[in-house]
Amino acid sequence: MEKFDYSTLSFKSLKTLKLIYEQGSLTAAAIELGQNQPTVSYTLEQMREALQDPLFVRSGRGVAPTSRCHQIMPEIEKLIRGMSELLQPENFEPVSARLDITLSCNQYELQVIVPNLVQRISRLAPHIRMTFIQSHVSGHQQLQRGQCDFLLSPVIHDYEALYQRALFQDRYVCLISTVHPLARQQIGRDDYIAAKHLEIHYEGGWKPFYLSAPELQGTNLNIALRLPSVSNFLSTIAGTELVITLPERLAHQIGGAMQIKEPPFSSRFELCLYWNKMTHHSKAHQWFREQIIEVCRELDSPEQGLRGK
Amino acid sequence: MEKFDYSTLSFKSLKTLKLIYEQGSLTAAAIELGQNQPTVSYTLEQMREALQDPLFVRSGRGVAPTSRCHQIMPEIEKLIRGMSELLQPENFEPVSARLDITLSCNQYELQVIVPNLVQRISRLAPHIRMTFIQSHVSGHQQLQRGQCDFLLSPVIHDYEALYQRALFQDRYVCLISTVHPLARQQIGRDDYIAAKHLEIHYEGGWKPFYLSAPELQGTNLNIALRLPSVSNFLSTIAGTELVITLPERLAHQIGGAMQIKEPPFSSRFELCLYWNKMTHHSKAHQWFREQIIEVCRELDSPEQGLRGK
DNA sequence: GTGCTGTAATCAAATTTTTCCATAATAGAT
DNA sequence: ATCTATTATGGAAAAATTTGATTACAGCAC
Repeated sequence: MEKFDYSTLSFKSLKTLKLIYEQGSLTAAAIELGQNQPTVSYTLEQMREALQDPLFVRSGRGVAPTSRCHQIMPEIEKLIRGMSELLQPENFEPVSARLDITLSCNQYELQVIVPNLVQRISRLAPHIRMTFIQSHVSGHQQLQRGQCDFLLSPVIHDYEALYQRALFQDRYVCLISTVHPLARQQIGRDDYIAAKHLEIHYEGGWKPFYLSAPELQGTNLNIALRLPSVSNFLSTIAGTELVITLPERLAHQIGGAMQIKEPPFSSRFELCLYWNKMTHHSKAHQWFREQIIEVCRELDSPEQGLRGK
Repeated sequence: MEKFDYSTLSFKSLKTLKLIYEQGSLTAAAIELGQNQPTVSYTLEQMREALQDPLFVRSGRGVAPTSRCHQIMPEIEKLIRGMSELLQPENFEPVSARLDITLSCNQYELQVIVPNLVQRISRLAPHIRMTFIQSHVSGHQQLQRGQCDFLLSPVIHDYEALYQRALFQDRYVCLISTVHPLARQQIGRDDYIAAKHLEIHYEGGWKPFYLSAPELQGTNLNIALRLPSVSNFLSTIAGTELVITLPERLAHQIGGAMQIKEPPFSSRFELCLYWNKMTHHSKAHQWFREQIIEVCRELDSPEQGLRGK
């Protein structure tokens, strides 16, 4: 006598059993199922073997459930309901959804995108817990390893395993003190090269895009100061004659009273949202992606955001 | 795009999914299942179709679950557990079991068996609720229709659809007042026929067995009084000269001070327990049948019963 | 980059399971 | 006792699962 394994049983068997129970007849159950009677008989035979009980016995015109059958029928119905629910398309309600989402990005995105994003999410989906980690230079790795759900980055990650969506463009500008000699004139290439610069040097040795602008090739900038991040740099360099080259949106946010000037080169770049296969089909993540996109759209037309209030 | 029906899915699919999840690899899952890798791949493909999600994506050496997969895995585990429990052999613990059992019988059994049975069951299985109904003459019908779980009856029900078990034998005796003229002598056939009788007439026109004793054929008993039941008959007939013919065990129980005399015929009969296919395999009912048998055994040797206390 | 390695996906063939049709057995009902 | 409605059984047909061989793919080492 071989030991019975639940694996061989299917939900169809359970459904059949339930129908026999409800109809009190194999024939009726067969019609209901669109099968013919021997098929139902065969299925019942399997279940009898599995459960070691006749389950139904002939009685009048039809069959009557045994004591065991009565006993297990609630459990069977529970299993059937469970399976139907499993097949329900994932439903996601922002207001009630509880889940964790991890985003990887760097200083720029933390400064430019994240504040608005956090505002928006905690308003629309208060039970989503967000975690932000630093990308440094390995954002794509983090994403591929599942260490984060999303990556916000201007770097082009052209792995085909990754999905991406452009969010907005930005470009580098120069930020100088209003009392700087260059403050009243256009900055030419020679002015720029001659000036003293503040350079933000990132972990992992990443170099800002503007350094690869064709106009600057073959030159050596006069770096007077290096800082590891833009945070709090204003007070650090107040009154100095340093030139800081940084993305325009960042300049607007943290430039304070300093003057924004056109640099002697053009270096546009695009900020992208990246995600991977693991979250691609998830309704929750789909919604979250839309929120990021919407937040970025509002950056370009801020008044739009208030309408939704 | 056809709508998906849970019926096509089996528990094996769920088990496979769970194993892939645990192992992070189709190959490993296949080995665990004793199948080969394309089989697992095929099963996964089915589930992907059903759940409309990749469930697992290639990642490093193996696969990583998607967000949806993480989400549904607890539910899948619940379903697997539910199914395993369903296949567990029915377990029955008298002390904790809650169930209803209906027994059909008549006055005789209510008087002779039921008191001890109720005592025993409420001691061993306090949560079994017993219901007693009257058999009248249709006990076998009640049983076949599932109106009761057990029938206690001396009548031979030789339907092959019914199971039966002999419990004990009994025979008819005469009960007379101690001051009756016959009280000091053996009752002969002529004495019996000449005497005035109390007859219990049952519903449905059922006639007691002793009336079909060969010794009484062709005779007419002198019936002086008919009662519909033996209950309380003692006070009714106190001091009269009536002869009452009734089963010995009943006579002992309700005869009070009256005298038990050998009748001028022999009429043994057997009391049986009957049940049907519906309850035959049920552990609870099996146990209950044993209790009935035990109670009846103790009727013949009452001191045995006390030892168990 | 290029090849190497371990893994998942795909394909056609073999196998097993399920379904079907016809028919026998069975239990109530007339 | 016969009739009728129903379940069980047996063999053939259909469908599904499983297999082995192969291809495609992603990560890793060089």
